[in-house]
Amino acid sequence: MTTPDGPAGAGARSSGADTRERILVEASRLLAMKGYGGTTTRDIAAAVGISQPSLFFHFSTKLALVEELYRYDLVPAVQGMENLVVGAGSAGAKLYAMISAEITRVIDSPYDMRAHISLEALDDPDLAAYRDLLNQFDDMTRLLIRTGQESGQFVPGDSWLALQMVAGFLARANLFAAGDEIDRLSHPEEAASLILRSLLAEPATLDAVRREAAELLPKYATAE
Amino acid sequence: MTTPDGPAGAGARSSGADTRERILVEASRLLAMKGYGGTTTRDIAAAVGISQPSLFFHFSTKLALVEELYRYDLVPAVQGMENLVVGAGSAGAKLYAMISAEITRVIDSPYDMRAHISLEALDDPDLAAYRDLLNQFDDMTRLLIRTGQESGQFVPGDSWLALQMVAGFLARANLFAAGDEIDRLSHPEEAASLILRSLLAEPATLDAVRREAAELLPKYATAE
DNA sequence: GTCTATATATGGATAGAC
DNA sequence: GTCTATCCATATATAGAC
Repeated sequence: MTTPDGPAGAGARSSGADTRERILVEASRLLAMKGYGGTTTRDIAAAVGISQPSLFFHFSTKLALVEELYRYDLVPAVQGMENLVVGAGSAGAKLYAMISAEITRVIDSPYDMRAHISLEALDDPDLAAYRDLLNQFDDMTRLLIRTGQESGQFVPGDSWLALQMVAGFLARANLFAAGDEIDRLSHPEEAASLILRSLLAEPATLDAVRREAAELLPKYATAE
Repeated sequence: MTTPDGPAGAGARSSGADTRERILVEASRLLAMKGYGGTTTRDIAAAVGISQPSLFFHFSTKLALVEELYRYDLVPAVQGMENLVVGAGSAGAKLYAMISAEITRVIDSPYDMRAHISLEALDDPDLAAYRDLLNQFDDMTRLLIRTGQESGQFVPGDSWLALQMVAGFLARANLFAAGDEIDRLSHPEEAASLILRSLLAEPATLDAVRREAAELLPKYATAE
């Protein structure tokens, strides 16, 4: 169905429908690889196979393009996290559910979701809202960690350090999910277990945490 | 503070002597925050308090500037890691020593060492050597993980996932070390313990690992 | 060693034809 | 919806005075 038959003048209607989508896909790859400042609209257009000015038919500005990618990435994450935090369940199970859900989301995404990492574009005032979302996500993650520590489910320790481990891990998973290692991520459960093992005061409870998390998971997905 | 004893060459004026150093410091902060493409030579010059062309007296090109930062960051890391890998000791102790040494290095560095993260500039062919170093570091880390798993010291699992946890954690530690959270990193030992607890088959052996790591630590520092 | 002025390249975005 | 041609802002880097 993809008609790469090229510039058929005004005839490119059927293929034009998803040009916008292809722009987002290619832009996400390039942005993840080269950053916001390092990715030019010419690069994106070339990857899609259209001329550079044609981009501006689909997106008013370069920033509007990345804004859409940030939204796709961050809004469901924060929403899912909020649903999780306010509900019942142990901190460990919530953290487990969040991590496995996020890894799953990365795998399923058509985009290269490394927005978390390149905070570069988030400097722009127009994207302040997304920077806030990112901070909210980190804050809630840290809250979960602290709650688990205070309840005794987790070992005591610096919650900031633990947050960096969780957030760093998720960022790296994003980083390489689009590479040739996707298959390695086929097990979101293992990723969650890896982190939880580091935090749980009693590692033997991991299986119980996993079972509890399985029931919380739907709450996270409600976001989308 | 750092000792600006450097190569006080012929034309080194009192203030001029460390202008080069101040450029590196400010550039590292800006590059970490805004990326390579997002950081202009004007930004750097303004932060240092000199005119933009004056930068080119100290560094031939913008790329030469970041090359020096990459070298400062990566060469000692890879060298230390190599020293560690070829020597005696358990995989767990080696990993523990590496993590605590790297966290210490981040704290002590006058620069904002987030080079690991912004792979953006590493695309440039002129920096291919540093991309190689980065890959070597990751490869050796993964080797340590796999060795530990095969020896039974670590729980079995996907070594790629575990590598992402370690590397992601170190990257995030870099990311925020220059922020207002430096004090949180005053305990490289806790950082290493956090990761090791996730990997060790028998968490109770953590103290033994820590003691063994203390003896390996000098090997890592030999690099510098 | 640092400055001002400027050459030269490149990037985002617009105009208007088809 | 996509194209070509182009405007305009900004970026790296050089030239030459002080």
